[in-house]
Amino acid sequence: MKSDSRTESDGRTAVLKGRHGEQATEILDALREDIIGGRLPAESVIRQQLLAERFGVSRMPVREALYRLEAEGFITFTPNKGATVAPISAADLQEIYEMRVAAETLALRLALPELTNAQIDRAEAIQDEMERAPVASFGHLNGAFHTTLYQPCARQRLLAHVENLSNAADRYLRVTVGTLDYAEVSHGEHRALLEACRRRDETAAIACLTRHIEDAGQKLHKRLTDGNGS
Amino acid sequence: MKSDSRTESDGRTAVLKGRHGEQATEILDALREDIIGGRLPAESVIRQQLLAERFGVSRMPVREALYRLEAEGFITFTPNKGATVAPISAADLQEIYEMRVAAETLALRLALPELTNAQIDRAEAIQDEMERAPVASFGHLNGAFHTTLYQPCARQRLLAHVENLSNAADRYLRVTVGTLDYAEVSHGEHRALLEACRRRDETAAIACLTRHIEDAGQKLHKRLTDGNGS
DNA sequence: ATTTACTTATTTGGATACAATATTGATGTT
DNA sequence: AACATCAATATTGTATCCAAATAAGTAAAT
Repeated sequence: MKSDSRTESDGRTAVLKGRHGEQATEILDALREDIIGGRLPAESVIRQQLLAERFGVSRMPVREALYRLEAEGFITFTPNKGATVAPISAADLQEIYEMRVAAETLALRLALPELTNAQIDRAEAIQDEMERAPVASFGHLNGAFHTTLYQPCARQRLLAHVENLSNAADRYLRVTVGTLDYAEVSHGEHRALLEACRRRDETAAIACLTRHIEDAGQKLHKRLTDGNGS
Repeated sequence: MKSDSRTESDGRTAVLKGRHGEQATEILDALREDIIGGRLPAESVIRQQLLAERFGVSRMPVREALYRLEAEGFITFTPNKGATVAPISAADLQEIYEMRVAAETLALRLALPELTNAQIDRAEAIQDEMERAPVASFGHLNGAFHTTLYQPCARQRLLAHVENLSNAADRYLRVTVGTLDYAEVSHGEHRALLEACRRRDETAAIACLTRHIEDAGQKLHKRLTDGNGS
């Protein structure tokens, strides 16, 4: 292999050398994952030089990634002081879930008439896997489940918005340690949602989804305010 | 004033020299206005060097502005080819207005319990001005009217999202020439909305707002598909 | 010893320089 | 004349360099 794509030394110091025009995107994804995964904690300051060294590039693509991260709401820039990871709060969590209800019920409502049985089957397959798979992969599979149901609405903006909210929410998922019992309840709600979709029962499906999202939001909210009072 | 802020030569070649850390923001705002105002038409390609010269800066702050514009959905990057102004379409317009209904009814519902009479008065004052002022300033005043009603919800993410959708919609407002008759209808709907807010009648207010937004969306949609079939 | 002014160092923001990719134009071949 | 190949050009993406601003550290004064 000659000057190829990734990974060198210890695995943390990944020298990505994606050819011209991809570095920033990879850095963006990596940083987003770091923030969602909690490896970059809330409020922590971001040093461009450090990131540049970590990725084996100059500060320029790092800055490009940071600008985009800011637009996604994961970091905040303060002029001449640099970027810090966006804080988390119970109020922010609540807001995210309020917006999720609005956005995702809209997506589902628009998707439902276009939804095929094959697509519902695919969502159910994901649900099956989710109930077997380890809790660690819950976040990812959960996202895939919902996305499968929303895709048929064929609304680019809306789907991007839903995904962004999902990413924002995932930060809080990792904060709360015990995802276990939450997943238990979630499974039942997912099954009920699938059932309503099969019947093409818009009212029931949307009621289901609303309750599901609100439930998740309230559980997270309780977990967040119980653990440590901020 | 010494070595100050803006404008040189013919007015188009603004040499903005905001000190350290503000250029990108000003360029961002200027470009957004250019796109919304139609001076940068849909699909047109963006040349970084030209913009840099126009603003009297290097390509670097221009790129920063472009990254943010992309996140706002106004331009699209193609690797190694550059940025183009996002296309407009009837489908996109429809999507924007679907999302507006979802987001703005949520904002209004959350704002209503916190809304003071003073704030309603302020909104009404804006409405008064809107009915007197020239049509050119309709877009701006209309935005201010709605924002005044939504602000009390105190949700940063949601308000930013609403504003972003409003900006996206404004592109289509300028495309359609005759904003006149649309404004006529809008005035009545605004009055009705204010009335419902004064009574703190959530159901009525939300129904009002929904109808108002959907009306506007449908009017624009018709205008867009009538004028020239794309 | 604490506080304030000043100096030094770190870090961001921007300009310039360079490399990689894409586009265009010219040239030659069929 | 149409098409392919290759050189020249333009444009983006990245690196390096410089300036402005903030932060840290040091010395002087009370």
